Amino acid sequence: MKIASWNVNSLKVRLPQVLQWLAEHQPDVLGLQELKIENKVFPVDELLEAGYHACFAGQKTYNGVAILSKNKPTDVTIQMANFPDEQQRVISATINDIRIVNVYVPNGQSVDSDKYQYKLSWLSGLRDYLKQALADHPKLVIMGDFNIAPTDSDVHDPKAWEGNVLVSEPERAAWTELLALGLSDSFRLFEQDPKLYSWWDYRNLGFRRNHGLRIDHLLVSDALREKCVKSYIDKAPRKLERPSDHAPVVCELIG
DNA sequence: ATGGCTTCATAGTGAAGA
Repeated sequence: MKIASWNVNSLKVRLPQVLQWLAEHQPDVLGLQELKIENKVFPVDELLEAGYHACFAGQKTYNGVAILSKNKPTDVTIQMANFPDEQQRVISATINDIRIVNVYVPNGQSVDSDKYQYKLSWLSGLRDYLKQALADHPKLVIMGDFNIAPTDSDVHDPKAWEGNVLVSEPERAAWTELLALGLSDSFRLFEQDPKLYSWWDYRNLGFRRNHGLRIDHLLVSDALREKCVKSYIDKAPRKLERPSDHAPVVCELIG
């Protein structure tokens, strides 16, 4: 089972690339973040044509998440019941007997902003949400744009980023709390080359210089850890004309 | 190097992303 996550930074703009990627890689599940579209214009028909069901929680201008899957999703829920939020950042569904949680964690803007406090509260809500979800569904994958680079090896220039939003100690502590629920960063279950990232700034030749961060993740529950056989980042779409600033991240499960 | 790009928004002197 191939499971992937991709922050597309506008599904309206990126739909052709998403369809192309689905055709090439044939994932069983693809979680999308930053749709930036309302539900009424979600491209249901184009995706069905491509062989994918979709469940989604969009909104105007910002945010928005979706789960695409070859098999029909069941028990779809949007939002976190324990954390009321006007922003559409969470969607969960069961596919092939695995609970999929897809999130777009708040960016936080800067450590001294209100948005940073919202991010930390949100992550606390996510921890509680996942604790319950894991109790209900031992076989669980949580994926998405976490907007956290877990360690300095996930940062192109740790010195320059030190203390900054996306790498700050409280954010990393929140990340560690998520793992403590019984989740593993699938990427780090395997030997990986150094300097692999999932996001690069549009500005200042960020991608060409590999000035990136690894902030998009797929976490597998303890019950699935032994079944995870591969985890990687596909940089190819980042090289296309008019790319998202994020690359898709992928993990593969057997059985 | 506090900008550099891209998106959606509106028509800003923009806001937000990461």
